[in-house]
Amino acid sequence: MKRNSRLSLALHTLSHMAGEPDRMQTSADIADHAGTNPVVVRRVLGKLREAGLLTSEKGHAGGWRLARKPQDISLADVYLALDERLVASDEISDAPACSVEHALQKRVSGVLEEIEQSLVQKLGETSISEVRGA
Amino acid sequence: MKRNSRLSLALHTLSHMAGEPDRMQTSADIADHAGTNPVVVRRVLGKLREAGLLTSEKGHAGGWRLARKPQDISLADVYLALDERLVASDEISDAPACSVEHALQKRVSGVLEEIEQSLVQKLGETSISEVRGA
DNA sequence: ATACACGTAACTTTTGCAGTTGCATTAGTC
DNA sequence: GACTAATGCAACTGCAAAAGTTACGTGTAT
Ligand code: FES
Ligand code: FES
Repeated sequence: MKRNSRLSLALHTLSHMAGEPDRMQTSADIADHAGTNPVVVRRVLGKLREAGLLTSEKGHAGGWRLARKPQDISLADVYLALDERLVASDEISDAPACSVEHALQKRVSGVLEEIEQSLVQKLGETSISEVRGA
Repeated sequence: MKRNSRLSLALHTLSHMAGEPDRMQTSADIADHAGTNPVVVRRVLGKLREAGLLTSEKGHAGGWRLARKPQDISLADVYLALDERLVASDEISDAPACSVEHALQKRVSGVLEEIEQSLVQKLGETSISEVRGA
């Protein structure tokens, strides 16, 4: 796979599921279709389950299914579920050292934080069902 | 060093220089202060020189100096000089494959591109001299 | 001539992440 | 109850990008 792999995988898979919401899919199916490994799929989809976007069932005839209607799942939901933080720098626990350095970090972090918010908002404007057609 | 190291290093160094714009600093001085290696410093500052933010001089008594007044160097200038692209996904040359996948990529890339623009704009609102005091 | 500093290429080390393997657990099917 | 098929999870391997390092050539002031 490549860059932004987790988000890509998640969105791709959800798009599929949005097509046939009632079909149960196994991680092996998904991995095969996405050209990756079942365990990787479970890792990523596991996060989506924690966020309440998917449900999984163990055992024979188990697998994965959407937990909500496709139109009720936004791109922001997916993004946040993966806690990727494409933008924000994750709280560098660096020695505060000098005040100049500190002010600088704070300023940049502030801007990044605003941008992150703005990104989430924009992503929230599209649901995974909308993307299929567009 | 840590994450976002190039940008951090660049901003930190420029902040210093904004304090005493006329003092010539060697890459060894800077590396020492920033806790890194002279070659790394030259690599990063080299990009800033290409962008016209700094000048360097070889030989005895050589080193680095600001090419403009501190108040004429914005955070965006630094960010762009390093062509880091914190946000935008660099044109994945993936097999277009299915139309759903393609539409998805396009949608996400579009949002990311907007966000990137917005980031640059926000960074453009602050100069490196402003940060020192704030 | 010498010492000092940049410029650059090549190499090594570190690090994060995808990929893999293995096994315990759970749930249908016979 | 035995068997099969699926998730859940932990540990390990492999790889690629970035930092760090070493080495050497070039230019410049003394
Ligand atoms: S550590 Fe304070 S400015 Fe460099
Ligand atoms: S490749 Fe999966 S949706 Fe087209």
